[in-house]
Amino acid sequence: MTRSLTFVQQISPDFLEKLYTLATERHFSAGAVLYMDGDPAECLYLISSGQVKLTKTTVDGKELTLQVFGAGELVGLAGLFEVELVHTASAAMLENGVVRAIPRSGLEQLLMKNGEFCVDFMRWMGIMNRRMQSKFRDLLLNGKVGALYSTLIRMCNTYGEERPEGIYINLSLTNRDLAHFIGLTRESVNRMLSDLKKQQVIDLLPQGHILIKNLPYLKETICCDDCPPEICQM
Amino acid sequence: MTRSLTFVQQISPDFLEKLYTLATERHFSAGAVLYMDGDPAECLYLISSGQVKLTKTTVDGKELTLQVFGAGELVGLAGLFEVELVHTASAAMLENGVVRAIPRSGLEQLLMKNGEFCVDFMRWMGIMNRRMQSKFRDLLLNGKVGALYSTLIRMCNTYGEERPEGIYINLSLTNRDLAHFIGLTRESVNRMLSDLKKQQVIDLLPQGHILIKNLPYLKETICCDDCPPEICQM
DNA sequence: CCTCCATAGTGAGGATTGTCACATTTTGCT
DNA sequence: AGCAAAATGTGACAATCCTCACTATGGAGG
Repeated sequence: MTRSLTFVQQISPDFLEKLYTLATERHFSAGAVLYMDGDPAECLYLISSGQVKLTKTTVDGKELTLQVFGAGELVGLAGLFEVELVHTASAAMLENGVVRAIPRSGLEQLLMKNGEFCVDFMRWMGIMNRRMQSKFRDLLLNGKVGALYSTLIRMCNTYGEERPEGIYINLSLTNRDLAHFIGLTRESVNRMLSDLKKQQVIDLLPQGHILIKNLPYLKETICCDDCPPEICQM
Repeated sequence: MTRSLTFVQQISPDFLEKLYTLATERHFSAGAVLYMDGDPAECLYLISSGQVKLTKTTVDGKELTLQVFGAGELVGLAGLFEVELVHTASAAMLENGVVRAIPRSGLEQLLMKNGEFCVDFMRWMGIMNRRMQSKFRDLLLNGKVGALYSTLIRMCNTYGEERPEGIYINLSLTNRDLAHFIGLTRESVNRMLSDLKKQQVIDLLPQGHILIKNLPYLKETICCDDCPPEICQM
């Protein structure tokens, strides 16, 4: 839908080229873990193909999915220019894919030597930050139903494909997966999705794909104030 | 308690000095609005004295408090190096105070001309981002009680003062204020605080000040995994 | 000192969401 | 195609949290 630019689309080709020279290409199979919460943050990962899920878990096993990144996105930037930096989330492949691993130290040197590259990087960090703030509000302030609706709206923008029947969310999601985006139970998600299906707002396609048939309905019920499209993303 | 460094403490004196030359000092009285959600993001504000509350509201009036910033903190960085950038939250003074307004364009030029300053800035942005991610998980995954406990723990680190009787949270908060940090109702906060007081975990002092007498209790009940102190902040 | 007003405190009842249990359907694999 | 595993769908009940209504308390100001 209003898909925003990926990381590689937002930075200059020059910078990208330099990044590639630092990178080593690595192949991962579905389920493989790029890093775990608490691991030293030595590498960043630029996704060439496949999808990467970023999660935070509590000690008692509850999981929160922060993001699912696709090709062209950068994953694993815990921070920059800090000593003894560790990851504060875990990242795993959702499907077989190829990523370029970039050592953080290399990126830092690149940024220090080429001040002009910092511009792109800081712009990108700012966007990510605003996205999270806006997600924050939506997930906390509109109750769980609002949280789900908001998530569906964002998914339209991030993973959506315009189709004659509606907006197809190009992400294979079980009810449980969706629940983890919001902090809901699988059963609650199931009931809410069933209701939406009954009301013809969405359609549930095989393989866990969702088709949004009535996006305005979702936006109206949560009083979506049409925030800028690069912000209203997963 | 484990208070982390403020923005001005994290950046080099050189950078700070240059920032000051760009800034114009402005006095605000309690309640004054620095900017509103949707306003063009032309200025950043470096707090000299007083406290600034950063909020996001929904169209139907519900409010979420993102942060309360004190002296030495930087407020209003919506993003950098973007055109037609607008604020995505509102900022208002909680008490009379002095801030230095820095034009965003000036900061951007400063960063472009002095690449070495970007390092400090990006480090700071990374820390802010990790903080929000961790808050995100705590507020969504542990239920509302866990959200409150987590908020109290973070407040100990950010606004806390060690005292013989416990940790004094140096922030004047009504029940409603506290509720807005979490997405709760005033009544629920009231009941939860009353319970904690009955259990001798906290003490409620006049003027909306809270004294934490049993921090380990709060940490244990939400299975706090002792994340790095610069992250476990408001 | 008294009044007013904002805040705190509390009960009752309803709405929402979670938990558990189980039947049904879909999916992945050989 | 057939089987096992995973995911979905659903009901009953419990727990949580919100809403509304009201009283009590504590400062600020006349």
